[in-house]
Amino acid sequence: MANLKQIAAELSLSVTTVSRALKDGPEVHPLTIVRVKEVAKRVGYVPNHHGFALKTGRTLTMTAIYPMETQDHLSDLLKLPLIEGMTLAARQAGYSLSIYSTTPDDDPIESVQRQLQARSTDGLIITRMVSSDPRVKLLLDQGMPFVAFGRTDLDTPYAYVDIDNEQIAYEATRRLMDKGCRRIALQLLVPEDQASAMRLAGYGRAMAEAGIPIDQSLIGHGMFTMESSAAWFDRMLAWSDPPTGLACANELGLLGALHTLGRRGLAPGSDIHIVTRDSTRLSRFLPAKIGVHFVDMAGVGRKLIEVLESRIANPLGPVATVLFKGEFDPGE
Amino acid sequence: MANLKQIAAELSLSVTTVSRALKDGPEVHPLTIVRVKEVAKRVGYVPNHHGFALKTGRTLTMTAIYPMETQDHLSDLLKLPLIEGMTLAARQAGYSLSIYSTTPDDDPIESVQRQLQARSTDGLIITRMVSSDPRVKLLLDQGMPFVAFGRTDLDTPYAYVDIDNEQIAYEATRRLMDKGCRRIALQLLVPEDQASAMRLAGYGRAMAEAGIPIDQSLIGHGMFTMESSAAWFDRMLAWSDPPTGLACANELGLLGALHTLGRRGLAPGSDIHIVTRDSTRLSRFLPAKIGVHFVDMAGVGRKLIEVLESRIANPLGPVATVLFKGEFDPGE
DNA sequence: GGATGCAATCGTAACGTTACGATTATACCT
DNA sequence: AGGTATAATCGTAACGTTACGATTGCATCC
Repeated sequence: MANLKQIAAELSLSVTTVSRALKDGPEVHPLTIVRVKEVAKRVGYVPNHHGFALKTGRTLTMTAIYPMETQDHLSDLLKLPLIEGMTLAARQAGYSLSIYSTTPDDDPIESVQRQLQARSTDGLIITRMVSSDPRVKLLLDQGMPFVAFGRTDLDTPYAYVDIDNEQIAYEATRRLMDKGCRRIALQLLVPEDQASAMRLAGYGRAMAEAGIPIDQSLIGHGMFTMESSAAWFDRMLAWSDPPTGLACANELGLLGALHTLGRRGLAPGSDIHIVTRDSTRLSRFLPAKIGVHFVDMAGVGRKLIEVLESRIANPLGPVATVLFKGEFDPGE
Repeated sequence: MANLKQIAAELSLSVTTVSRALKDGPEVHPLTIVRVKEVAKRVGYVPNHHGFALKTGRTLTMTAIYPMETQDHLSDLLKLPLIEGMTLAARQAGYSLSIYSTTPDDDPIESVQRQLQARSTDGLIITRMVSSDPRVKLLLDQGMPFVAFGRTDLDTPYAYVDIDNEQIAYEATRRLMDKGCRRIALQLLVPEDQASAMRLAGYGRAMAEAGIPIDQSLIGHGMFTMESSAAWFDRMLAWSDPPTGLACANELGLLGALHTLGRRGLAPGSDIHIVTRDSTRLSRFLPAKIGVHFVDMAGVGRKLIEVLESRIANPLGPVATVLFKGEFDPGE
């Protein structure tokens, strides 16, 4: 494989000069730069990443830590737009992105520390924030550049990108009310989850405005999979006073609910109304009348990279905080 | 960050001995091994990957080259089980997996060569084989360990893992015939694609056995997205002699077709019958009667890593060739 | 008791890169 | 002519690791 030494030998130059020439060093003669680049191109030189990283300490790698929610990983399907967005943006910024998946029983703090120890990354993306997330303080203390996908309750400023879950859940609930629903079911992930907490807050705000008391039995937790969504919804439909509106957590929650409706010979749009979040446009293709809140996860991914890039470039600079809105499509 | 030198200093040993002790070198005193490991654990030593790679030339990285079929990357959603399977298996084998995505207008040969040049990978996984794929010869010539997901027509033996697309398409067509269908539509990707060619072959075999001549207008190409599937299916349903059976390429093709049926007030199971391939179990949750051929993509991913691992460990050893079957669920 | 074998450890070099200070050669000024 | 500034290039060291050969200390053998 071609390296600096070979190019230097061919041109009777020193390795130093070749190295500088390739990055347009101002101390190198313009003609020399041209000659070096010519040879480099001809022999197909690509800088050795490990040599560079060892010397400079810069790994040109970003690491995203994200949890696999379920055992069969299917729920992660819906995060692919996020991953795709991050991967592409990272490559464009000259970084490669490494995904560090954690299982539900992994200790989140420990996984972060493992990344910190290895120091084989220039910056970290942490996801699935909980309401009081100790990882933020840890990373701030260590001085590791990072960006959070989601917020936590901490007064110290730090960089984050988040989705306005409160507003989206508020609007979803309002839409269902507009259809005449008063008993509205809501799908959440886990109570500690900050996104779920915000969704619950938005739901509560809409209900309070309408003067409807909140029925805790209509709040479903652990809605990670199609199976859990289907079973939960089926149980509720057997009640004497079943919900007439449903706000799904995502496409999988929606598919589970539709499965239950189909088995019971029901369809959304008349007896029962459904709105869902979506980041794959998949729900728009289902043969059912549902309202869809589209969230641009690929955009979120790109933004995360952009913010992290500026953290790495300027660790002492001001921290960016970005909030993404949803885009509602009532579905006829 | 802790390194070998620090551990050596603390124990008044040489760096060499510490390095050997950590890998249980037989030349090191057992007691010394214990002491070294103790300190290593206490100071949180993790080997520096770049130093290791630079010295040994082993990067402990595998690279999967896979194409993004569409602009919005949604079709890749269905490959996530494959990626997940690869990622987890790679980590268990002590490798990290790097995904190198190519866009449709990237030259496949060039992307492979770029990987070869950089040499920052121990082995390559190439996907989406075409019938006569030049990449195989290139990699064989260069001596780069690799495994192909799919086959190509070459007499030289090489390692591959493939899905028995011929048999799956044959069975799918037979199932539709059992339901009474004679005009059976088939979704394919692109004609050069080896998987599509095999599917077409299996379809052709079933049709020939039943003595039904093949109507080329029932073969749909470019079925990457829900949109293209929906539009194609819609066009056919407007004919005077529309198809009565449909074999979908995957979940997205299925969703597109169901979308069209829904808009026309039709449902699969009576006028028209549908079977599909599925690797996410998503189609099983749709409120529609469809036959599903489940393909264990996560298993394929794990197998790819396993085969590649043995290629890397023993580049001159025998090449493994593995064929995965589908698992059919008639759906009532 | 001197040679031999073995167990345990050490020192040095190298992988490819960049940072730093030193070294030339040339042109300019007084 | 002698000194100085400037442009262009060079040599060396270092990042953390492993491979290789050399070295030490000690017990064993005839």
